[in-house]
Amino acid sequence: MSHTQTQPTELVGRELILQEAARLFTRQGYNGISMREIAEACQMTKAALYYHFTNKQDLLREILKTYLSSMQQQLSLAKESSGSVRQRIYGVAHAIFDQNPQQRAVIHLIFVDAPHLEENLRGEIGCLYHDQFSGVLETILQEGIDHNEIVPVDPRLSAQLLLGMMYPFFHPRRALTSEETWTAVELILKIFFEGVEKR
Amino acid sequence: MSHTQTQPTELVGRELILQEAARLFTRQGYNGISMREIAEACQMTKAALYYHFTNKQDLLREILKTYLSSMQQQLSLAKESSGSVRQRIYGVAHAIFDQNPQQRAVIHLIFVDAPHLEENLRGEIGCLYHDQFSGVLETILQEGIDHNEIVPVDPRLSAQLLLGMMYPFFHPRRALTSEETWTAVELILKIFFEGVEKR
DNA sequence: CCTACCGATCGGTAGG
DNA sequence: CCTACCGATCGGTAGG
Repeated sequence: MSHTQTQPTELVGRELILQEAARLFTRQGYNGISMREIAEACQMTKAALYYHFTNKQDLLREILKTYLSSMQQQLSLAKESSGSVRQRIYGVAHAIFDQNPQQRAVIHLIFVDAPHLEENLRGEIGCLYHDQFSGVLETILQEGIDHNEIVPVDPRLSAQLLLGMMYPFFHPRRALTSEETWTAVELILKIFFEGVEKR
Repeated sequence: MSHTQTQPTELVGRELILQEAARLFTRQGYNGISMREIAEACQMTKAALYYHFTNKQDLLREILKTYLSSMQQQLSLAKESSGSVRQRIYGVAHAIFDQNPQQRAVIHLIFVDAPHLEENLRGEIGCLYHDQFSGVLETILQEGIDHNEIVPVDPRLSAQLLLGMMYPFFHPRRALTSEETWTAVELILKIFFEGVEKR
């Protein structure tokens, strides 16, 4: 019997390291996890980690780049879809929150740990984050302004605020049910588009 | 000539440690800063730190407790003031953003570093944060619902979302001007109360 | 508050 | 020459 379909738990080598390191970094922070702990989680030696990755920062970089690259594909689908701005932003929310919480938590790493990295890597991640993630949101919002669907706000700033409301739900610590998560997402989009004030 | 008014740069002992540790923790993260680095910033030995604080976690705890205690006083003034919900929430925003960026950054520590602390301390900080900070916002929002000023939303969740929008502006890295900060705060409150959708 | 240290662990690398 | 690691240890630093 041959298993042609690899289960997530059956990952080996480089892919296993990326998965386990992402899991540990999101739980304890980049500086709160040692290469030894990552190696133990992978049931490898520390040296095996350094065979696959130059150093600890390189490991984090690859986690973030891999994630952002896959997110861009999902987000682009939402961006190119037909429908109102609100519907397309809803598509973006689906691209983010249909992922399992562990994948989604990688965004949290970008918010929390990237700022503490050395200048070069921080800049590199910042560019990727904008090009492949927040920039997609900004483009949709700009189109909404151009088509007179939303009021003329700064797209960059308002994209940042929209993502800011989602930020707490990127962290996997307080494991919410799917229902709780979507209740929150619905309220986020309601507030972003309508606000809470009685009219 | 006697200087009865102490400048912030003239702090000594415990107060100096609290200030320098807060500054370093907010820049590099709790796990990214060593006790040795804090000692050097204070021009003390490491042992002097352990004279004033039990250990590294205790030092962080005292930073957060001191901050939350002073914030509660400010926030309570906003809560008890007369005016609409929107005006009182505006007062809360003033209490937060009239502080200098370094003080404000302590909230960032609560968001980013408290989750990685051990269970006991995390719970203690979480309770203080809710009692003295987010809970004040929730109360104001609940009153707004009771007085039919805003639509019936979950006060806890919506307070979290409002603070989520402010979150990026708690971090002192990208030092914004006061004007940029208030442009952002105005947009945050506009979105929270009115949304961005054309009507 | 300092000098003088500790057990252990850090990120990273050697030859095979 | 390669990929995919191993056991052991490097020079320094962590919190206490």
